[in-house]
Amino acid sequence: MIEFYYDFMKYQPSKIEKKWQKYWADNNIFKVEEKSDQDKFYGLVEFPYPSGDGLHTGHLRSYTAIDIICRKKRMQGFNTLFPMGMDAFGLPAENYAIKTNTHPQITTRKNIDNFIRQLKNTGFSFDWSRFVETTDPKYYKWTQWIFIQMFKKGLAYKASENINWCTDCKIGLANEEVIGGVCERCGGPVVKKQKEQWLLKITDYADRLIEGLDKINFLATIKKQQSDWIGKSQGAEVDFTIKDSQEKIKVFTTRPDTLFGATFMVTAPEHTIIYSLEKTIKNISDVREYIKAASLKSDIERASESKEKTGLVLEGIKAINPVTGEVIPVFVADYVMMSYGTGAIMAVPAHDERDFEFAKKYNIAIREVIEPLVTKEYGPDAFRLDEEIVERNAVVCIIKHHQEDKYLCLDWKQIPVSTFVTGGIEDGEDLIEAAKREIAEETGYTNARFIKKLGGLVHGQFYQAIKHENRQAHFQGLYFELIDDKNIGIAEKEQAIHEIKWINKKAVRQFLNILEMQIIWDRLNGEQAYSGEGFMINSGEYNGLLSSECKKKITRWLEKNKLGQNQVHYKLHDWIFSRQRYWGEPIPMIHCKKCGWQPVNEKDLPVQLPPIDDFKPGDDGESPLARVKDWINTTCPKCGQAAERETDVMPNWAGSNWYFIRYLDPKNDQQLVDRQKADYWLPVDWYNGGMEHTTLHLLYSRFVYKFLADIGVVPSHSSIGDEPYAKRTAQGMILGEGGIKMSKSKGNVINPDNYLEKYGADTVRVYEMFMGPFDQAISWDDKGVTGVYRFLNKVWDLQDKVTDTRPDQETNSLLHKSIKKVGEDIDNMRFNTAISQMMILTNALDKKEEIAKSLFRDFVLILAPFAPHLAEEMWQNLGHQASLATHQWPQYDQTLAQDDKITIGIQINGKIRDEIELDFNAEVSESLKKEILSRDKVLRSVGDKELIKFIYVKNKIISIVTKN
RNA sequence: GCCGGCGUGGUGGAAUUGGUAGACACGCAGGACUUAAAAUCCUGUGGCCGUAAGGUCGUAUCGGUUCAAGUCCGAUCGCCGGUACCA
Repeated sequence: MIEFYYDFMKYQPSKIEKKWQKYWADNNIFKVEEKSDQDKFYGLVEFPYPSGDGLHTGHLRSYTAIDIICRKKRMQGFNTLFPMGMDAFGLPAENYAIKTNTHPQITTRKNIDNFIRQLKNTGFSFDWSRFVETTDPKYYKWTQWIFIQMFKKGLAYKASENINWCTDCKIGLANEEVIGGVCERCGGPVVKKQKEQWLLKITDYADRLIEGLDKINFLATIKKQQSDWIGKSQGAEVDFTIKDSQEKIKVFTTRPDTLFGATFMVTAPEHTIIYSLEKTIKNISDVREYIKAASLKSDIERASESKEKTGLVLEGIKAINPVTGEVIPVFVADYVMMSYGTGAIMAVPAHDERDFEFAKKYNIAIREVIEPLVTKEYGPDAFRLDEEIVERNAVVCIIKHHQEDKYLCLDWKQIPVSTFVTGGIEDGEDLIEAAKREIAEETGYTNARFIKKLGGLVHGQFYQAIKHENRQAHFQGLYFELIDDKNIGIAEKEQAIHEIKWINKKAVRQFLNILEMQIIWDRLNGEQAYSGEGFMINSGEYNGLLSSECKKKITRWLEKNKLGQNQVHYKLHDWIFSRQRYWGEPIPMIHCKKCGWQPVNEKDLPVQLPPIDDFKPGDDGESPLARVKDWINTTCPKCGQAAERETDVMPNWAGSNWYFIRYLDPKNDQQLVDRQKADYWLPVDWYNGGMEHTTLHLLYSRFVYKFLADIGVVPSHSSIGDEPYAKRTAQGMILGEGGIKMSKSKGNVINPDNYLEKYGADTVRVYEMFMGPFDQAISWDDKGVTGVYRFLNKVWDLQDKVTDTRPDQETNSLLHKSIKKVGEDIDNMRFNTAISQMMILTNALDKKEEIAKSLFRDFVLILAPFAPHLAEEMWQNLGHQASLATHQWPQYDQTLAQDDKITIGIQINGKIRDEIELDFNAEVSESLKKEILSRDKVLRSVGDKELIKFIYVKNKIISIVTKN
C-alpha cells in the first residue's frame, strides 16, 4: 500500500504528457484567429521534408526553440501564431518509388503521419488547424498560380540554357544546388548540358534583395552570405576593336581606371569571337584542340587541378586598347569564364593577380599604372584613431597626403572600405565644405556632421595613438559623422547600436589591413600585382589623379566616345525552375504550335499530377510525364487547337517559397490568401531554421514574397518593406557522439523516439536547449540527458514541500533574479543559461524545509515554456483549473532581483587578496577606505609600501596600487 | 587562396561585454542507505607546493596597453564554416 502511494507520487512523464497533449488538442488551446485589438506574434520554423527516417534531433532543436519563444509570447499577451506543415514533394520519395514500385503518394502519406505523431508527442504548441501539405492539389494550385502570375509579368521564361546536369538524379539543377561541383542532394557529379528550361528572373530583383537586407534582423553571417551570393559588382563595359576587322570584343571590368595598363586580352574558350574570326586565326587547329580539352574538364576537375594557368595566343588577331591605341595580343584561356561578365577580359597584369601570373608565364609586358598611396614611412602610426569617434554611428575619415595637396577619404561605414575621393578642391573653398560635398557625392549622405580635425603620429603603436595627443602630425584628418535619416524602431534600437559598434570596430581593423597591404606592396615591389587604390601613373592625362577619381573620368570619356559605359554585373543567375522528374508540381503551361507557350486558364487550376506506375526518368533527360500521352494532349487555352502540356515539374523549393503565407488562410479556395488576414499576420516576426538554406530557400522565398507584394497579394510593411521575415536565426547542428556528423552510414543517428519514450518529451526538450549555445554545433551526449531528467525529477519532488507560508527574503530574491534572467535569456536564445538559472533555483529550494506556494507558482510559470507538460501538471496540482498556456508571464521586481549586499574583491597590485561585503551601490567613504586598508589580508600584502592609488568601481572591485 | 567564426578543467560549457575565471551540468573520487547492485542523498574535484592557513601558475602561443585582460591591440599556431580563377 505504501509502495503504491510512493509510485503514484513519482514523476511519470508518460502519463502526464499524454494527458496534457490531449487537453491542449481537445480545448484548442493553441488555435488562433485574427484579433484586431491584440498584438500578434508570428513564430515560424522550417516545415520538414517528411523522410522515411522520421523526425531527427535537429528538427527538435529548432522547433523547441521557437516553441519556447511562442509559449512565452502567448503568456505575455500576444496573439501568437505557430503553424506547421509538410514540404512533401521531392526526390527521396520518388527514388524510393523507383526502387520499390510504390507510389510516392503512399510513402509520403505514411511518412507525414509518422511525423505528425512525433511532433505531437513532443508537445509543440502548433495550431494544427492550419496544417498544410505542399503535395495537396488544393495547396499546389496556388504554387502553380504564382508561376502563371510570374509568366504574365515576364518573369518566367523558357530558354535553352547551358545548365548544371546531375548525372545521378538526371535533373537540371539551379546554381545554388551545386556545391563544389557536385549535386547538393545526392553528391553525384554535375556536368554542363544544353537544355530547354523554364527560368525565373530572380536577377530582376537582385538589387532589391540586397537592399532589403538592411531593414531586417537576420544573423550577420546570413546577410553576408546572401549578398556575397548575389555578388553585385559595379564597373564598366569596354569595347576593344579587333585590328583590320569589324569585330569587337566587349569586356567587363571593375577597374576601368587601370585601362592604360591593359597589355593583352583573354577570352573564355566558349567565346563566340573565336568562331566568327576562325578564318583569320592562323593557329585555329591548335585553338580548337585547346577549346575541346577545356570543355572536357568538369567543374570538379577544374577545382581540384593545379591552379596553373594555361592559355593559347590567337595568332593573326590583335586588339586595340581604346585609350592608348596600342595593338595588344588576344589569348584564349580557361581561367576566364563564359558565365560571368562578358566572357572576355582586358588583362592588367600589374594590378590583377591572375593576369600577373599569366603574363609572367607567357612573357607579356607588365605596366604599372597605379602607385600605392601610403608608404612604409607613413604607415599605420601616421593615423590617429579616436576611440570616442570609433564608437559613433559612422565615421568618414579624410586624410591629407603628406606632401601633395591631395585627399584620401576612407569610408568606414561601407564594408569594402577604401573609397578615394576629392582631388579638385575649388579655390577658396573651405576644406570641410569640400569634404562634405565629396561625402554627399560618394555616399549619398547629405548631412554629414563634422566632428573634429585630427593630427597623426609618428611612432608608437595603434593603441598609443588612441591614448595620447600632442604628437607631430604627418597627416591630418577630418572626421565626420554620417547622420542617418532612417527612423530606427525603438525595439530595434538596442540591437542596432550593438551592430553599429561592431561594424566600426571591424572597420578599424580593415582600415589597418589596407595599410598593411600597402606596406607589403612596398616590400615586394614588382614581385606581385597590386590591386589596391592609389595615384595614377603612366596614364597620360590621368596621371596624378586618385584611382577612384580616374575611374569616373575614364568611364565618362569612354561613354563620350561610345567605347563603353557604366555597368553592373551580378554573380546571381536566373533561377532554373524545371526538373525532369515526376514527384513535383506540374508546370501549368501549354505549348501550342500556333500561339507558343500559353499558361493554363486559372479556372482550370490545379493541373493535377497524373497517377503513373513508371517513375523512372527518361535517359533522354525527359520527365516521366512525357510518357503519359493522354495527359499531355490538351487544347490551347488561347485558340482551342490541339496542344501539349509542359512535362517538366517544379523544383522542391516551389512549394516552400510561400508556405508561411498559406498558413494564414489555409482553406481558401478563392485566393492564395485573404488580404486582410495577410495584413494582420505578416511579416513573420521570428523565423528559425538551418544555415544550409541561406542561399536556397531563404533567398528564393524573399524573391517570391517581393513579387507577390508587387502584384498586391501580400502587404509591403511600413518598417521592413516587402520583406517576409523580420528576424531570422539559425540553430547549430547536432552531431553524433564524438563530434561526428550523424549519418545512416556511420550508424550514429539518434532517434528521438527512443528518448521520448524513455525520459519523456520535457526531458528531450530541456536537454536539447541545455546542451550548449543554440547557434553552435554540438554533440549529443546520453549522459547529459540523464542530468536533465534528474533535474526535472527534482523539480517534481519539490511539490511535496509546497505550503501556504510566505517566502523568505533570500529565496524570493533568487526567484525574481530567475524570472528576470530566464525572460531575457529566452529573448536572446540563450536557453542554456536560462536552464542553469532554474537549476540554481531548484537546488536552493531543495534545501528548504518549506516552499511558499506563491513562489513555486511563479517558478512553474517560467519553467512552462521549456517543460510544458510537467508545468501544466504541477499547475493543476497547485489548484488551478485552466491551462497556464495563456496565464500571465510573471513580472519581476527589480529591487528584489538585485542583491542588497554584494561581495566584491579587493585587488592589490593586480592580484585579488581579499574580499569584502558591501551594500549594493555603496559609496566608499574615507573611514571605510581606512577600514579596508587596515584589514589583515590587505595589510599583509601592502605592508609598509607607499599607497599610490585606491580605485573603487561601484559594485565591481576595489583596486589598491602601491609603490614597489 | 580569399571571406567569416572560434580556441577556457577529464567533458559540454558559464563569465553582467575590461572588474574575484571555471556558474550550471556531466564524469570521477570518497562516504551514507542496501545482503548486493541500481536509484537517491552528502562531501570533494583546474595544475603544482602545503596537514592547514596560505602561496603560486593558469583561458592556444608570444608580445603589448591598463590599477585590472578570457574579454582590447599586434604577431604566430591550430580547428570549423562559407566560397572559389567573379575580371
